[in-house]
Amino acid sequence: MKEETIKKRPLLIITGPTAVGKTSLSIQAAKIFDGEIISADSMQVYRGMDIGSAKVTKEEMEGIPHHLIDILDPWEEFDVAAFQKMAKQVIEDIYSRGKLPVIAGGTGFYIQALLYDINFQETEDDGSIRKELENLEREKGAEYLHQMLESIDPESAETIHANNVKRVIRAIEYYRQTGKKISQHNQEERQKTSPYDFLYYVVNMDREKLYRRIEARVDQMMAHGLVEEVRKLKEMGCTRDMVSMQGLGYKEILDYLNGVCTLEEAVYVIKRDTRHFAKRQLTWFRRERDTRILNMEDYENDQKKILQKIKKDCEEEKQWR
RNA sequence: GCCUAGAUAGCUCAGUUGGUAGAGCAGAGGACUGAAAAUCCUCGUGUCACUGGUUCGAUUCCGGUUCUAGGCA
Repeated sequence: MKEETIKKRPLLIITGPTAVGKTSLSIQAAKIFDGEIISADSMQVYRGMDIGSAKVTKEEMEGIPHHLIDILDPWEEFDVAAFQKMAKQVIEDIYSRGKLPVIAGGTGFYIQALLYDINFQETEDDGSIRKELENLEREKGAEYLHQMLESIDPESAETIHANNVKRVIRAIEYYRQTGKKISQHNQEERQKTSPYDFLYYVVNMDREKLYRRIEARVDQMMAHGLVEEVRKLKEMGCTRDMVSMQGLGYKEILDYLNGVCTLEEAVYVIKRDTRHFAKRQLTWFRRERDTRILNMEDYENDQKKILQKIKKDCEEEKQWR
């Protein structure tokens, strides 16, 4: 019997730390490859959060279809599993149109979930377990929760630091919901190979330069009316505990509007925490398998040269067209 | 010009009853598999302003110099 080698389907990924210039690059790439963009961004999914999330504008899109942007209201919850589900549907649509899906965005976890088709089994999650564990933590402390984890899943307890309450809670929650250890689940998922024939690019640039760009961009956001944007969201009932309001630029301005700090302090914190965020993104992408790092300096800081490189890789290694 | 208080890590400061020093922030590295723009972990040698003196030994005490801030003229 002949082995039908399942032809994996093409996928182009363009990512990198915040403010490197992913947006524009991905649009140009989509034009070259006749693609459509799927945003892998945990904040741009929210309507009304435009300035602070540096959302692409209609003009910037240059006619390239963008997906998973402006699909939720800020009070709605969103997470990796939801992203993955939606993104998979969109990908199917794009293939059916004979086009190339281009994943663009800085949420590494989302990209990973999609790329390796990580299994998030459906659970009817009413959040009650989480709430219960959160209360328990408040009453008895992080160490207590960690002990609980130790007793059901020692491997996880070993890897997850007791102070990382969110992770500890998720590990316990997972065990309660599925009866399986999350450490084992992770182990299994890590073995997976991607169902896609992909090219995974991470754009990077000199750290100092990146930081300066971040700072300049925050100043620009302020000039473009970030405070007004957040004020509107606040009037609509958005509060700090919402997932959307944990976005950079939102929580800080909300603090300012609530009199917790001065505007100057808020701006300082946004810049600082955005730098920290960019650093964390880089750590993530460095660790990911099969990535191709593109340093802007190696391409004379020229977007066109980067595009040529991507095109060349594609022609030499892939038969996508 | 005089008086007072300072001068210690990139920044803000603590400290050493005289045995060459430590926090926060910044910065760097790492983790991450249903909150991920979230959450968490690790990493601190610097002529203790300069210069004399006392002392076995001074960043620490005393004198002088320079600079900074405040006050008085």
